[in-house]
Amino acid sequence: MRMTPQRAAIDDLLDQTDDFRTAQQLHAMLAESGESIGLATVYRTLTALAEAGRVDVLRNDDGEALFRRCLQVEHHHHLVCRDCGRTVEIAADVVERWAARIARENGFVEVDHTAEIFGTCAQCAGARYRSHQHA
Amino acid sequence: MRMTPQRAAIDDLLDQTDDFRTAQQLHAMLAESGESIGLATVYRTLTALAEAGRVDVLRNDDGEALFRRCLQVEHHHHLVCRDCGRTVEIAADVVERWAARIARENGFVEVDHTAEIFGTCAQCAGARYRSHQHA
DNA sequence: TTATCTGCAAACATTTTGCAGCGAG
DNA sequence: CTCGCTGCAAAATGTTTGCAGATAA
Repeated sequence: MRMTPQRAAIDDLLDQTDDFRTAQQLHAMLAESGESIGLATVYRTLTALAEAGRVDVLRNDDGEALFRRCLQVEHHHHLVCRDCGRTVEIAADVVERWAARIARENGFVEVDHTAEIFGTCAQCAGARYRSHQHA
Repeated sequence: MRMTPQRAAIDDLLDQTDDFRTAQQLHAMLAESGESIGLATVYRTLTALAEAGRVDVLRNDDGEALFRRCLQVEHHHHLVCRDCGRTVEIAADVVERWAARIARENGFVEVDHTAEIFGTCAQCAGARYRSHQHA
């Protein structure tokens, strides 16, 4: 993959962004910081990075793709805040073993699995509680 | 929800179908069996059934929604064959406890989680193996 | 009767692609 | 110099919606 200003900008942005973001959000963030990069380029770059295993991809309930710099190289799962997007990476041997066992018991091979937890983080829950008190 | 011929046809089809299918696949299946039902109606009905908890919904890697009659009322997960769609419902206390613990440890509330296993079932794997032998 | 459902077509949102020109190596 | 990358706009896909007419209750 050739290094271009666009690719560098996307890379930098991903470095600065801790949470899962859609391609469109990342594109808008680039625009705000003065980098005028085509949406198609953002998609192409993210797709390439995902294939190279350099970013994590997951889907929200609406079926939109969410991207984020992959911190851990090994397989892992996520705990994501629905409100602010804050994300915690989780290593879960329990889940790995469970998936492997279930697959084996049912005669499935070439197995893969997804396991993500969505919730409201303490900070967002607190903010909501406080705003109710004021109302 | 009013009972209509369309709704009945979709209900019947779901009863006969064990595997996860996209709305478009279900619509095509209805067309093949002579039921000419609008695609929009299929979507509207599936969405309503999903909201009522009468069907399970999950997303494939492309972000498409997959629907299937919900056999177990309680929360559960799925083991899905990538090739033929064959699906096994799985009760997984291990995963429930894992999700609850991780959320608690990180101060998250109102948590929800997804956990699905995708693989190739024994039958499809066997078919592929046999076809390789012939080639 | 009447509120709900249906079908159609148009609208939408996200993502992909064709193509001409630009630029990193 | 060359091949890959970019931007734009158009297309493809999956899904939703507006509306006028049909219909279950």
